[in-house]
Amino acid sequence: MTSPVRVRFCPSPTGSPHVGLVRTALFNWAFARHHGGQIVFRMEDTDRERSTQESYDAILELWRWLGLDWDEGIEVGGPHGPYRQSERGAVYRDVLARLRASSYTYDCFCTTEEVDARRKASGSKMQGYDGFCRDLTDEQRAAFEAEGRSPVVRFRMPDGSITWHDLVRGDITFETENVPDYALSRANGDPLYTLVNPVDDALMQITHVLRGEDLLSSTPRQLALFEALVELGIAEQVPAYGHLPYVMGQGNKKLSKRDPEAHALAYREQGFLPEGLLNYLALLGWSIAGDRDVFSMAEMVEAFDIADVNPNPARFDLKKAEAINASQMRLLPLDEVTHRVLPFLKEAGVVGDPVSDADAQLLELAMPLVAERINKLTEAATMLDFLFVDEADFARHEEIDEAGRDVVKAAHDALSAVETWSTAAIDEALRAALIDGLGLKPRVAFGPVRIAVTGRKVSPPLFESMELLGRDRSLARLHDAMSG
RNA sequence: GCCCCCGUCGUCUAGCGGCCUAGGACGUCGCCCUCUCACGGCGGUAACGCCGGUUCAAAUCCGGUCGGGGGUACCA
Repeated sequence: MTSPVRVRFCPSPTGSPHVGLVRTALFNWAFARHHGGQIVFRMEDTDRERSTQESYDAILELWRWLGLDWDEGIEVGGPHGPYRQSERGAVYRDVLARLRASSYTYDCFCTTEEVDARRKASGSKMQGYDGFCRDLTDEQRAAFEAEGRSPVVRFRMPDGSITWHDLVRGDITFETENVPDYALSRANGDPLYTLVNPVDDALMQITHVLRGEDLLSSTPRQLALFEALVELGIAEQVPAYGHLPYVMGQGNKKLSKRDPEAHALAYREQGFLPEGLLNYLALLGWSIAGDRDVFSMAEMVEAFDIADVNPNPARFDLKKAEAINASQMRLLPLDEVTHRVLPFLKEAGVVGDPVSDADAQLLELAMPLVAERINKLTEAATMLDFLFVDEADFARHEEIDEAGRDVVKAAHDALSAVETWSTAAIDEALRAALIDGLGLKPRVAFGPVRIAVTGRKVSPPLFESMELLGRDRSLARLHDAMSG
């Protein structure tokens, strides 16, 4: 009988949330949901210097936007709280005391400088702690204490080797002689990540730890600690580990927080859909099938198998992310696209907030023209502003040359005679006057007209746009453009 | 230095011994559609790092090598 799956999100609220963090969360989420398991959300804010409320809030906002829900933890509570490590000091002190009373750890009085000096003197190639304080006598301890030194609590790595079956990489073995004893707490008593992360996983009964590749080499330490926690009755079981590949930026470097592409919330601002971002991120290390890369999260949950995750580092490709986002956009019903576009139109000042009834109606008519041709929600604003702008504020963003002005005049004259202002009638009148009458190529004919009416070279379909704009405004803009 | 991870088109990947003269997607190039853009359609480009071994048969298994990455903290 296997125990129910329990995974965790455990971000540190330092800085703007990174797409790699989101990818890790997504895989945890998909894994848990696939297995009908639970997700615990805990905030690892032990680093007082770097943790900020802004970052904390940004992470929660991001998770909600993406729809990565959780069952226990931050904001929802649960039986293993509190879920902010900054509020769990008593828990760590207690565990540390029990560890310290056992032989799994020892007090270490060395300073970093002393360890370095010894290594230099001995010519040793080992980089970590040298085990100097492993077997201190009571007298030696007393002597150090008499000097006013306070110890860090150091974990005593066992002899032999440590092997685990990594969920994404298979069996991995470390000889513990290559894994130096490590500190669990600072000399001032503050617990370190090396302690709090495994301890919380233990107390929160996490069964599967899916995390970044950067933590792979600390796994032997955590496994050894976990064995001790199990022995001491603090942990029930040792979780399974899986190490997810890096998300890289340009070149061969990990996508760093300094890269603009790294900031997950920036994608929302750019007009990405959560469906699009998630779908793209899922592709970084996983695929649903050999001939398919657009899918819903429900489909991902259904198909996700951690063993299928590719261990190779993946480069973040903005172009492909946008293409996937565009595909997801096309999957949405029109009124949903409208709904999602609206905040961006308000933000850009294209429509008011709240939207007037007239604008809402116009938008409903205009959206069919733009929904199919935008890849990101932000693009709707530049495509639609000509329709909503006050006439006095209408501006042409492109030049119309001399020849173009003649075309515009011909268009104006032809359109003035149109009886019913409809797309078909406009189409007919313009073609008769410009293509047949002036013998122009369509491209040459409609380009200047488009600029006159919409202000841009790129716009929704011209005739439909003019119908929506209305006869008076269309003719007025054409007239205005005739004189340059 | 030592330890660990990784190695298929430019990029993300499919492939888990024969279906591979290696498939899809993004990108890119050409063409078609076309009032712009976008969509859509068609076609092209382009990869198993290298060397050995196992096998009737290897992108797939093993070893080595080269290359890339990470770790080696009283950071997380």
